[in-house]
Amino acid sequence: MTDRAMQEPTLLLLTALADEPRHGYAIAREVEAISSGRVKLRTGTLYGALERLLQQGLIEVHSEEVVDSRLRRTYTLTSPGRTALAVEAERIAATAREATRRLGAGKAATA
Amino acid sequence: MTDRAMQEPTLLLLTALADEPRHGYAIAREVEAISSGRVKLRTGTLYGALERLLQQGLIEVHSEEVVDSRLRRTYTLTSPGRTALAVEAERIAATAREATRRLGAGKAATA
DNA sequence: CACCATATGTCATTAACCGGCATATGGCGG
DNA sequence: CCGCCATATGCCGGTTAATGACATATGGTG
Repeated sequence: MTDRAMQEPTLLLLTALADEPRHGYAIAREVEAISSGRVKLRTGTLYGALERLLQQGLIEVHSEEVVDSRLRRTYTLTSPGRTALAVEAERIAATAREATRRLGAGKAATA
Repeated sequence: MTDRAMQEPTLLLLTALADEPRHGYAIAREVEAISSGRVKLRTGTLYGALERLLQQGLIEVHSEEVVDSRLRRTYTLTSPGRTALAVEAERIAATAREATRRLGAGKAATA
């Protein structure tokens, strides 16, 4: 199945694109900022994920400009990508709520 | 690295153990219930994850009883397991909040 | 008597992430 | 002037977790 639950790096990548289009390297820095330095996207993960998300239609190339004779490809969320991120965010938020609830409601004072 | 972010099946498994000890099969049913039928833990995932979590010290064997000449091993969260689940829940909740915030704050009305 | 729920387990495959390497430019410090 | 770092994109081998299928065993139900 391809609808295996999204992992943190992918989720953060999409989140980094949620407010405005960004190019690969900028995404990596943004992800690091969002996660307070916790998650540093490796280039292998980054460009691999971009490739995958393009094929899944969750992101698309926003623009390609040449800066200092270097290509800079900018990506943006597609409509389905926006929806997918919203769904995924709600899904994990619900799981987090349930986990927190059970931790509080259960045999909390045991250990 | 072993501190790769927890995936959904693992997270749900720990959540299923958060309120009270359960044995493997009961965990699988509980996970399905928690996720509203969305996630059905395969036995490969289930027992593989239990093995891994035992080694990581996040869960431990609570009791081993023989019911109908069949072994029933019950697992429970350890103190570190409880902490890890709480940390992970807070972490993904924060990511979900940020994703939702950006989706709302960004170029929302574009597409 | 066959099938299903209960219950635990193994194993090959797949997919995502990791870590390292490669390549290229422009700026800054030694 | 030369090396290192930030910027920027990309490939590839290896690890790990989840998947799907198979195996085994019992008790209850149609």
